[in-house]
Amino acid sequence: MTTYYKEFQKVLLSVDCIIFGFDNNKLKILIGRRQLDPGRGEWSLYGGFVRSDESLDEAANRTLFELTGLKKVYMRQVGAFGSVDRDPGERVVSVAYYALINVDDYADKQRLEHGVEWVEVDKIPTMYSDHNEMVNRALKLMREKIKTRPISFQLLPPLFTLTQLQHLYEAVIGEEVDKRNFRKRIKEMDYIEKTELIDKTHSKRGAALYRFNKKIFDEDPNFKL
Amino acid sequence: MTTYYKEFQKVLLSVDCIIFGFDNNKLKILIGRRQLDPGRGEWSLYGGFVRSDESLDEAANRTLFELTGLKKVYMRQVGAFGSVDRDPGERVVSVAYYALINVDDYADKQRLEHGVEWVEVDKIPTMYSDHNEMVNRALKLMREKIKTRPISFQLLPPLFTLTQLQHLYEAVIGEEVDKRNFRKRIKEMDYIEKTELIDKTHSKRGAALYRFNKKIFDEDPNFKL
DNA sequence: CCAAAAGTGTTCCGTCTACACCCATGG
DNA sequence: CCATGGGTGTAGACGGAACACTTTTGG
Repeated sequence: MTTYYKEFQKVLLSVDCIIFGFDNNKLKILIGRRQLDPGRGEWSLYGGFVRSDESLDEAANRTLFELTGLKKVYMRQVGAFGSVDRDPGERVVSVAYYALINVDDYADKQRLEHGVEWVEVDKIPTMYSDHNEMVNRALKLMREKIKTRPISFQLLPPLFTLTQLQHLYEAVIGEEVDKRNFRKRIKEMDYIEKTELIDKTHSKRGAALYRFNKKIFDEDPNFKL
Repeated sequence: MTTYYKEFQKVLLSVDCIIFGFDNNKLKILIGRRQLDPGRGEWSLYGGFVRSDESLDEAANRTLFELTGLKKVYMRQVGAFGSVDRDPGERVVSVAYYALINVDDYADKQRLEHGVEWVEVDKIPTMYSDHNEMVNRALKLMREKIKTRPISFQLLPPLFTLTQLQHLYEAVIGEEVDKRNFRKRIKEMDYIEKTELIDKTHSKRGAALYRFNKKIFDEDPNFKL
């Protein structure tokens, strides 16, 4: 290998994942107890080191896959965190990513094997190093994004009711919204398709199930909640 | 030094600066010809390596200072760029930052010594590696931010006319706006203070000079253009 | 005296918000 | 039969967009 820059010092690079899920009408993230020193036992995001043969995005996707077994998940970079002393061991710069998953896709069995838990975003404990800051930044970005991009659907099953969608939206932005106004806006988005199917698990009357039609969305990608 | 993570490979870390300026009613950035291999001679952002004793933010500020001699400049992280092959030499991950400076603060003499030029954002040539992508991301972030945060003033002299402010805003968002509507909105922001001073350099009649009063803004930080 | 930029209000229209009642069904 | 969640429309308020003329003065 050519070494043009040999006089400069290298650093360890890691990725940390803020994995969002929507469960029980609450927005939650996956956190666990850190398994290695330094900081063993502290609450922590799930992360890993970047390998020399993968990009940052690939490292984040691989890390998420190792934890959840899921691929092709919606992930976005939050940013790089690089205080000199952010890791008590040695210099480690970390790039945070947030991911949106449907909690149904992540079996409890596998979750428990990795010792991670779903925790409501407004009940997050103090975590290792700068992980709380990472979560705050991720939340801020995601809350912005959900208003103008159709990412809600990443947190829901393929078929969902409008009530579910509304509760999700309320959980993310942290305030209640008017049901009629909400549904009026949904009705204008042709890519949120009503199906013939009825969900009867949450009410006696039953609620229509909807799906997000990406093809229709891509023809005219406008979204505004 | 303790070495908890010794089995993992380290990478070189750099920062690259997208330095915005407002000149001649155009939004521009500072770019130059890359001075070292690989890629010597290609158009490039100004950057540098992160030292072991400084955070990413510090590295970005130092890099900007080396180029411009300016401190306490408004800078924000754009994100980390880490394709495996983004640098043809060896693995280098770079964190991009954008900065907003007042072009008057950067003497042409110093600029020429560093061999960098102001180039309009819609006339940017193909640059080294992923630098065009960095600029695009920075532009997108900055265009969003300028609508809701009082950052325009970072690109202007301490005293400015409303016409200047409007032209700046138009240059950033890339479209013209109505003068009366614009000034109506400005009038509602008490922290954009009219001074007694008159600028006569751009018109015979003369235009009132305004200043941004940060103290007043901080009391009620609301901004909307 | 005129060219060139500064400065100033009103009307209209579309969008957002507030708000209350009937429906279907399982238990 | 009633409790529970699903589903629907309208009116009024508000904010954003369109729009044209007068003022000042250096050259």
